[in-house]
Amino acid sequence: MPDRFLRHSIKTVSERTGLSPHLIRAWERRYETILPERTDGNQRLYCDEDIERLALLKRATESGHPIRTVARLPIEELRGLAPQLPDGDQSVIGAQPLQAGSSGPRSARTGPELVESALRAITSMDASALESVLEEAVLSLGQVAVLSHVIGPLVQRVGDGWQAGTLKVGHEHLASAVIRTFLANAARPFAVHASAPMLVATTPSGQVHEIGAALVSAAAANKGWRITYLGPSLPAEEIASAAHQSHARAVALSLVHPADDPQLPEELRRIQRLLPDSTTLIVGGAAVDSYEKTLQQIGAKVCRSLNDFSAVLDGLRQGSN
Amino acid sequence: MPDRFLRHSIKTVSERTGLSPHLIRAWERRYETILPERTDGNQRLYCDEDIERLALLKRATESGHPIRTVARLPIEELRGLAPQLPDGDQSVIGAQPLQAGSSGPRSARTGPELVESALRAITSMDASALESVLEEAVLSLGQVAVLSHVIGPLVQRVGDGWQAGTLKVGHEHLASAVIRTFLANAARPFAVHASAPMLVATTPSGQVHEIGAALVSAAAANKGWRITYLGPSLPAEEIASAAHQSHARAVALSLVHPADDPQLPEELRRIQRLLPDSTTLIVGGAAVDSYEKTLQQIGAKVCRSLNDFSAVLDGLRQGSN
DNA sequence: GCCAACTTGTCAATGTTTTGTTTAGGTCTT
DNA sequence: AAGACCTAAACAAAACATTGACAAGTTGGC
Repeated sequence: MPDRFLRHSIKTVSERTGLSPHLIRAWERRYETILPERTDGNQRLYCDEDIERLALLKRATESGHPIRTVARLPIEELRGLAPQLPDGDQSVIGAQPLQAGSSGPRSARTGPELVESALRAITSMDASALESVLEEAVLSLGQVAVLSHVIGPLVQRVGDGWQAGTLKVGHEHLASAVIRTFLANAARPFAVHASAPMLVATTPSGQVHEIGAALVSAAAANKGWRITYLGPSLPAEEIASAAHQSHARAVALSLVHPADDPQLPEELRRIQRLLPDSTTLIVGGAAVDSYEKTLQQIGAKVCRSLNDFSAVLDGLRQGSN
Repeated sequence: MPDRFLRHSIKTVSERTGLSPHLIRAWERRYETILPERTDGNQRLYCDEDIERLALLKRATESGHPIRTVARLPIEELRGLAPQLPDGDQSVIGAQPLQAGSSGPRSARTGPELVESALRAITSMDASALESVLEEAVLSLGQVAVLSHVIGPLVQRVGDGWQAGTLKVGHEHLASAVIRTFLANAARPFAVHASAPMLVATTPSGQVHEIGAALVSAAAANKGWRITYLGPSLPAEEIASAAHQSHARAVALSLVHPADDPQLPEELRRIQRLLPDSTTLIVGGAAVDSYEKTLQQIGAKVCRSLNDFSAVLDGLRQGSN
């Protein structure tokens, strides 16, 4: 839960952002990056927004922007900057040792390591450990890379483990609940312009797995879209009606399981038919190949990776902005 | 149940919280953390809430918050103090001010007013407006009261509207997604003692509505329980296995719909049979009356309100703490 | 190519603030 | 009268703040 009243010491900020206290102070001194409140005794007190700002600045500098050019940007612009991250090597750069202090032994871990940690948390039914891993992953890799390098593979592994019987249904449910909440938080729109394009994310009737739709929501939100997230298994009429009501520029569907639903092709056709012409239908997920012919017929944009999806979003945005 | 009238000496408080008497006095002197009553002879007398407050403060400082930043927070804030996601929290802050519309000194609204606002947000398919209303509700009523005065009635109204046809499935899905995330965040405990009792929350096979279980999770988390939240529709074996693995002191089930599942009584019996003796089965939700006989037979604790539920938790906690 | 000027992360020196603990001497309860 | 409690003052360790400096890297002009 957010807290408008709570203030943090510079140490906390350092741990949360991965920036050394020295550096935080240097940025303040040289660029007035942020001017935190002070205690009576002149010690700095940061609010939650300050922490986000510093985290964004860290990512911006890691992706090549010199600090002086971004230090004074308003927070919205910084958030817009973040998606431009090349999601290759921040992990290496992020591995800056913090001060020798005992509290921050965080040497940044790579995607696969984080996925393994997450799986261990899941098998031991430890929800808060799983949350911690995901949180760590955001700090290490950045908001965007986490989606494709940790969440994506993790969902895949959990699904595999479930089908192979190495994970029980309970483990899968626990993981789903935590990941879903994580993604929902990541997808929360930050003060966007009312002019930002709207994406409706859901899955069609019969498709019960919602994580794909949630993942896509988070990715789109990070690219500056507004999101209407509707959860899983919605009939064609409902999807179309929601798209109308929210003036959606695009509808994103996730198809995962089952991959052989005889009803689904007709349902997809109906969705496309009911959708306004100005609304683009985007479809992704592990099962898209099974319905490829239908998708081609109705002219839906098919995505086979989050990168595909990002590209499609960019295209739509350019198309009419 | 904590006794409203009993008063405790500083020594008792010290033993219960693990804080030294000296430190308790130092906090009082420096920050007016709490100002206990006094005897005629000027010795301190603490009530149960003071003890909870001090325990929460201890946890907060242990998890890294300097005492000066948390000492004056109201108790709801302290209970709601969660390890904040590096991204989720600030976005709420960013989204908060714009929705509130009138910029004037917002006078706190009552539960029913907030419910109506929330319903308007839902019918207009505006997820972020709904989030704002819930956020406002927390500030107006406090973390705990929100659950019974806003979320509960709201869920009821949405369910009614859905059955009456005034709300479409899409509206219901949207509301569920937002409320579920809100509750999941509310249920995030912070730096919990490993000794805190564990609650497993879920719904049995066939029961597809998970909001009740999420609601219960949030309520229990606010009373200091650790939570393992497993989402909806879990088979008896899985529930029992999760209870075992997490050493749960209680399992909470929510029954809402359907209210006439012929399989469910047997499923409930199996759950009770497979559960460790040390684990209590608690059942609540709109459909408990339909399964009352079975529930009575197996000796489950039946709750018809959140208050009931809180009382049951308190009883369990005392039982072995 | 090369040098000067600038950028940027890190450190060291030195003093202050915060915070949990301790000491000292008096008061209250039983 | 013993044990628990009170206030006030003092301590010491950890955490912070400020200033000034340095080294590695980059930029720009010649």
